[in-house]
Amino acid sequence: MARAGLTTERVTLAAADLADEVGFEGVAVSAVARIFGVKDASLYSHIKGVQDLRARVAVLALAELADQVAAALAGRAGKDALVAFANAYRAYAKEHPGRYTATQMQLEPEVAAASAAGRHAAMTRAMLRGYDLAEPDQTDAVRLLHSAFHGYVLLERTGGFQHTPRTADASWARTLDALDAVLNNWPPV
Amino acid sequence: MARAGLTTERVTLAAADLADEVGFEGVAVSAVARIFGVKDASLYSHIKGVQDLRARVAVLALAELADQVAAALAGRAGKDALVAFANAYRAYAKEHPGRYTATQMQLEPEVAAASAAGRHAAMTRAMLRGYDLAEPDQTDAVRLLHSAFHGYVLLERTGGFQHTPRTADASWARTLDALDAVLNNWPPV
DNA sequence: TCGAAGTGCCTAATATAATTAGGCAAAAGA
DNA sequence: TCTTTTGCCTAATTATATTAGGCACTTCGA
Repeated sequence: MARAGLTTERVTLAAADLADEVGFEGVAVSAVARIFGVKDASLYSHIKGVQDLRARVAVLALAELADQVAAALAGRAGKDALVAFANAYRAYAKEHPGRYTATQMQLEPEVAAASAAGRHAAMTRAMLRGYDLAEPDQTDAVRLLHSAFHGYVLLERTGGFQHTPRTADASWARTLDALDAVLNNWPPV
Repeated sequence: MARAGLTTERVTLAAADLADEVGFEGVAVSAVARIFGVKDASLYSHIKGVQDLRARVAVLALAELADQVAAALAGRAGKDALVAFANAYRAYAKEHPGRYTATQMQLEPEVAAASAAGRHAAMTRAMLRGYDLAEPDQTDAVRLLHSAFHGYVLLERTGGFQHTPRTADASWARTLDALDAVLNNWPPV
């Protein structure tokens, strides 16, 4: 029999693609094994189990997302950077729904620390350099931005914005205007 | 044999409590059956299946959340109302992690329409009356607020805020200050 | 080039979960 | 009391996760 050529990376990648196709809940050991034309048990030499497989997809997605955002951010500053960051973030979530869902996983502390999660915060801070914010306001602003982006993307997906004629794109643009405005005019304590 | 006295409501409530205890993924027909000391198959007279059970938990949670927020909002206006709304929202998410997760479910259109999801938007609009926003800015503001609250609560839960000494509570308070500021100073087109 | 070691995928077995079909007994109504 | 309905059960099927142990292919040293 020809070997399937399984690797932890290849398995993870297949799982990530599967997640984007059928949703993150659909990421099962058996489903991935089916893709490779291999028995379920064969995957256990490469991954510890479903939880491990899913966590790997999460780590992959976090890294990809950080890459996309970093690329979009290159050479921009101020509102330009804010918009680029936000659009790259939202675009990734739309193109890779399953992967994006994976990023919501509760990762083990060590795994999370080793992941690209830290890069997000660093990039957001870099982006904020165009605004005049000292600590701890900067940290608070990072959290507000991240929350707004994350929340928007999720609500848009679950259809929370469908009961009004206003398009999600239009509100998104204005939301970025609003966030830019607060960053330029951060309330004093 | 004494009957367990199963009811769709009782089953849903048990599932909701279970969700808060072990997480929404842990809501299984078998687990709920175990709670009632009943066979799995017995639950199928009351619910259509796991998906149906989970959707019911989602609808319950949406209603409870709307109630909590409505109560907190009563008699308040302006920033006072904003803070009350936000705190009630976040408190519910913290006290009922499983139920809150359930609210993220993709509900069938008809179910979603019949649920309390609409009440949220209505309440948010009511809260915004203290600010001077015309359409479509009002809709955009509702979306920003909802996104920020939802995103904040989720990121806080997955531990996204743990890499900095700044507490989640402190940033939350400042985030509300910032949101109040934008609402008072919504950027012109 | 041959043989030892390691690796890759398989078979087999077990446990948990979801779901359907059909049955018996308890509760409710005439 | 008799009948109907309803509630929970048994039994069977299917899918998934996971572990243990085996055989064959690959690779690498001698």
